[in-house]
Amino acid sequence: MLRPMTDSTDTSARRSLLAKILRERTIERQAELVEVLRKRGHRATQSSVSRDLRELGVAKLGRRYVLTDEAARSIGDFSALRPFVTSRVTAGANLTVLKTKIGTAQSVAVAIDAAAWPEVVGTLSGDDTIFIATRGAREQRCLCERLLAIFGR
Amino acid sequence: MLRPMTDSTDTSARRSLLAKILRERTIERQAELVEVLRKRGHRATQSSVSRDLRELGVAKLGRRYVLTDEAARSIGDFSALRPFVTSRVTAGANLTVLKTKIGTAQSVAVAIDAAAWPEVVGTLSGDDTIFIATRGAREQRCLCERLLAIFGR
DNA sequence: ACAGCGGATGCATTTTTATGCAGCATGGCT
DNA sequence: AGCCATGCTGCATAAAAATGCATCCGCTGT
Repeated sequence: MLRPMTDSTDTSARRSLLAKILRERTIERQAELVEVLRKRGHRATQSSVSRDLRELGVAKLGRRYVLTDEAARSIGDFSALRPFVTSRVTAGANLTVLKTKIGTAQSVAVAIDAAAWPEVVGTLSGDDTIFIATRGAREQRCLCERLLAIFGR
Repeated sequence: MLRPMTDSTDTSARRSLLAKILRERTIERQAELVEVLRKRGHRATQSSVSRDLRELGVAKLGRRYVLTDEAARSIGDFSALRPFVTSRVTAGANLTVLKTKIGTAQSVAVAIDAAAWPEVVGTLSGDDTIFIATRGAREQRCLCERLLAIFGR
């Protein structure tokens, strides 16, 4: 029980996404988050969001919600995301594709972006797929090593 | 920032006190602050406290209110310098003079410069005197309110 | 001296948040 | 399998925070 195995799949994904949203735009109330989450395929109520924010270490400063250092850190935490990634494939020397469980791609991508690895040029994610661009073979190798170490795939 | 022009004396004092309280103990709701303030001789309602907190840059993290780095800095740093300032006098609408204990003027001036208050055009300090230039009466008033709140003079 | 401004407040209320309370699903144990 | 403990939810509701409005005050400019 090293991990909250229960329904954590959706929970973790939602929280990661929540963090990302907070970095991207100004949010002034939990109801907004519920709305945004819904648009990105997550179903949640204000109740859950309220709990998530506390769990994430998000603070409300003035009118807006802001990520704290702790929260930012949790984004870069791959441990919770590990079970989401189901496979990794390379397509040429510039593209690496990660397959994830439905609806979790965004969350994983967020963490990868946050990590800001030098070999990664950019990422693009859908519902269950993440494209990771690298400059060349050398970089791709570097990336794959990391991914393997982190996700075991 | 703090442009209490009116009876700001009390306002600023209250806000400073508010910050102090937040540094000293854990506060979970505005009603508590109202209570504590009252005990220390300040009369205020939850409405005012709500506004004060926003103004001060205080955030609510989880259940408790916490001072932002900025908030803590703006008030904390001066506390140590407070005993150095012995008096304040204005000379026209553009010049405010602070008298300090011998040899401490520089220190105080540095702090004032660092604060980078918008109403301050510039400062010049000697051994026991600090000249603070302001653009006009309004700015000077703003400045004096700050000084009064911080140094009690 | 008077009219006008802008900041600051309190009050009454509206908005937002936080939570007590089941209800479920999952994992571990006996 | 039968049970219990744990974690996560939504709902309904309590609790807390934000705000519209009317008012006051002190300062400015005429």
